[in-house]
Amino acid sequence: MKASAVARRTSNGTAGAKAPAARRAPAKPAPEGRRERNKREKLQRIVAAARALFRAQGFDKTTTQEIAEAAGIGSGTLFLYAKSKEDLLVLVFRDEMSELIERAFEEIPDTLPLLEQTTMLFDRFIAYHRRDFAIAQSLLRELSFLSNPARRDPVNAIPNLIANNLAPRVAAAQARGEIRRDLDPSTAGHCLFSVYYQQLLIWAGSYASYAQFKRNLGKLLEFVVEGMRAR
Amino acid sequence: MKASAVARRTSNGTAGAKAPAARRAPAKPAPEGRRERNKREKLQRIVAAARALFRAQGFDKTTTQEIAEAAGIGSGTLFLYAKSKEDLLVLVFRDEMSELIERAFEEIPDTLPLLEQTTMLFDRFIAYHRRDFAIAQSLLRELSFLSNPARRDPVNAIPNLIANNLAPRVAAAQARGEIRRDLDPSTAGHCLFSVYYQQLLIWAGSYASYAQFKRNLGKLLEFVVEGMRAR
DNA sequence: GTCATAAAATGAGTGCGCTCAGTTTTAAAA
DNA sequence: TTTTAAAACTGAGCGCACTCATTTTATGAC
Repeated sequence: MKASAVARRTSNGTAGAKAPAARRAPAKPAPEGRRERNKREKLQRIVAAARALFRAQGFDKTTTQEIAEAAGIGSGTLFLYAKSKEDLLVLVFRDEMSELIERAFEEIPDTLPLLEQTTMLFDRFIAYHRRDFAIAQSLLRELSFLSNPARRDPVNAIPNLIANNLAPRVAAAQARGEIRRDLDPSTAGHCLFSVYYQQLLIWAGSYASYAQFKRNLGKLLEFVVEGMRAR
Repeated sequence: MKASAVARRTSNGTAGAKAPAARRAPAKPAPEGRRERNKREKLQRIVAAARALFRAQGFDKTTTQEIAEAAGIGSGTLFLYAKSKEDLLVLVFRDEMSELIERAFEEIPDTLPLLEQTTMLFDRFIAYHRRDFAIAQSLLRELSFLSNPARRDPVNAIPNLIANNLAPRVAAAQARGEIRRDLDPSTAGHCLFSVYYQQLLIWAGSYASYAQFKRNLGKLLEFVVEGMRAR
């Protein structure tokens, strides 16, 4: 994660040249000293502890002290691994969600009609969030709007991951003549995602009924895809 | 606001009947005792103080103590008028935004092509947020996702206000044959708004460039309206 | 006016997220 | 091994949002 080998090109060019460095660490395959391992293990314990506590008693009611204690570290150490409590939440659930997204895209065949694909896809995400609604609320709050610029990259990754994975599906639908061809697939992907995400936010934020949410989303998607249809 | 007259039906039915009460307050047009006036004035001072401070030094850097002091009240009194600091933010800017929305809809003629109308509309909102970007960030965060159920009503009112005002514009466009008629105007309104709002969130949340944001939004809207076009 | 009661205001206190000056641990140099 | 330097860790302490037992103020009855 630290990108310890920034540039491994043979042409050792302009960058501040440390000639002897090249001799010192030439053939070390996987050093992983005590430092590295401790850090890795500590991070694992932190994530595990935070996940368990967030799941058990919710985000708000869990204190950072509790998490630190459960992970067996000092209360201040926690903030060396996550810049804030919210960061920790994202840290805990990002991998889980990325995996969910990737698996969903793998399992849904891109030969289905586009509307069916998107419906199946979003249904899976919704089911995931519904399994732990309280966490989903906290999580979506952080995912949808982060004040800290440092946090934006990993986080916007999730919306982008979905939207970008949608693009080739749109392209495929265009190729088989289902969708208008004068349409940028990436834009279309973002559009579909926007509609889903906005409804999701409304649902999670306003305690709207699940049935209503599904109905609204269904109508919106149907309409958008219909608008994209080749004629 | 307090709904002091819960049920004024002539049939004084099951509810705990207070017969003499009917005689006491029969013909009082606008009493407004000292209590009422004090409360009203205090609320005004709070809102004014909070607005000034938020504008001057931002949401995060303004403490509730400062606001209370500037409004000439005790620090605890503030929380009798707003349940939280975030609530206060919404309280301060909701009216301003509602007015902005209403004026925009008044001034944009509904005879223009739908795409032009929506573009003009969203441009105004964007200009408003851009005038005070830091406030917009805090505000959107609260508007887009509120954990407190008690807050949802006044807040969802803003997205709903926009989406609902869009619906008749869509209907008019249908009437003049610009937009497909097999399309629920309300759904279409929500769809247009979703696209705008999602892009706005991405912009405000991720510090994306303004130009990029405008371009993306423009493309998305163009595409969505094109999808709605009657053929 | 006095009294009784309910509404409103108050600010010291509480809890929690986060910081940072000081300490400990690891790794490399001598 | 000892020395040195840097990286990692720690927890007392700070600032701030929010609470609540107590006090102040307004209102109607007499």
